[in-house]
Amino acid sequence: MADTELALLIDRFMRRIHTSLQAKAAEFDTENVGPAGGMLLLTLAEMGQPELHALTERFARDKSQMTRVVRTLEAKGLLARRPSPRDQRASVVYLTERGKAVVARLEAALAETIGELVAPLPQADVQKLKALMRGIAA
Amino acid sequence: MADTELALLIDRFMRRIHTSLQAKAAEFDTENVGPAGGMLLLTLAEMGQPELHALTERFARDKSQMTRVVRTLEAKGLLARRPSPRDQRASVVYLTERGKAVVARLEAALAETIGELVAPLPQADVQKLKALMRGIAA
DNA sequence: CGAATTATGTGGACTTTATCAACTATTCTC
DNA sequence: GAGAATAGTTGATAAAGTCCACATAATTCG
Repeated sequence: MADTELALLIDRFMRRIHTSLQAKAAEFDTENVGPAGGMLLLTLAEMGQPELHALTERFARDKSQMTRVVRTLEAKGLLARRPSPRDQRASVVYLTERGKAVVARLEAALAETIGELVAPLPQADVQKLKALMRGIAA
Repeated sequence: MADTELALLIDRFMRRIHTSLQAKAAEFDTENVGPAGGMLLLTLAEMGQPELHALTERFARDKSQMTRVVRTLEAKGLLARRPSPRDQRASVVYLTERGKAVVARLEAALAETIGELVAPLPQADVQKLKALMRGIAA
C-alpha cells in the first residue's frame, strides 16, 4: 500500500507549472488557449491524428468537456477535424499549420518553466524521472 | 532546455488519480470535502500547525481561494484556527479530531488508488520517483 | 520616530474546468 | 436482426481558479 505523499508532490509541481506559466501567459499565449487548451494541443501534437475518443482517453478528461475544448480550438483555427474513414461516428482530429505554430510557442514556454522548476535536479535525474512517469503511463 | 513531456505525463497521472477517486468517493468522502478539500487536508496533515499563508504557499493556490476552502472545511468541523501568537494578522490552522479521522480515510483511499496506478512499476522505482519529486519540491 | 512599503487575510465578481445525465447515430456481438 | 456498447453532442449545474480592491498589522528605512 503505497503512501500518499506522491500525490501531494505531483499536485504541487503541477500547480507551480501552472502559476509560472500564467504569469507569463501574455507573452506566449497569443491565441488565448488557456491552460486546458494548451495541454490539449500539446497532447494532440504528441499523438498526430488520433480519433477524438483516443485523444479524450489520453487526456483523461470527460468526453463532454473534450467536445467543448476541441470546439473552441477549432473555432480559433488551431485544429481541425474530418470524419474517420473507419467509423462514421468518429472524427479524426489534427493540428492546423497555425495550431502547429502555437504548439511551438507553448512548448518553448513550458520547457522554460519546467527547466526552472527542475533546476535543483541533475539532468540525469530528470531523464530518470520522465522514464519512471512513462512507466506509469503505460 | 528540458522538454515538455514531463508536464503531460504528470497531468495525466494526476487526472487518473482524480477520476479513480471520484468513482469511489461515496465510499470514503463521507464529509463531502471533494478533491480540493481533500488535498488541502492532506497537506495540512503533513504540515502540522502552519500559519495560513504557509499552507497557502505549500498548496500553491491563490490566497483568496484558500480563504474559501479553509472556511468550508472549518464549517464542517474538520479544521480550526486560532490567532497566531507571533503575528496578529495571521492565523494558525490545524486539524480537529474529526479532521484527523477524515484524513485517515482519505489517505487509505488515495494510497489504494496510487497503488493501482503505480502497479506497473517495481516498488523500488516508486521510492525513487518520490525521492526525485521531493528533490524538485525543495 | 514616522511615512512608505510590504505581508496577511477577506470579499466580490468573474472565468475556466469539470461533472452528470440524457440523447442520436453508428457499430459490434452473437 | 435484436440488444448492447461506443462516439460524440448538448444542457444544466457545480467546483475550482483568477483578479482586483480592501482592511489591518508588521516591517523598512529615511
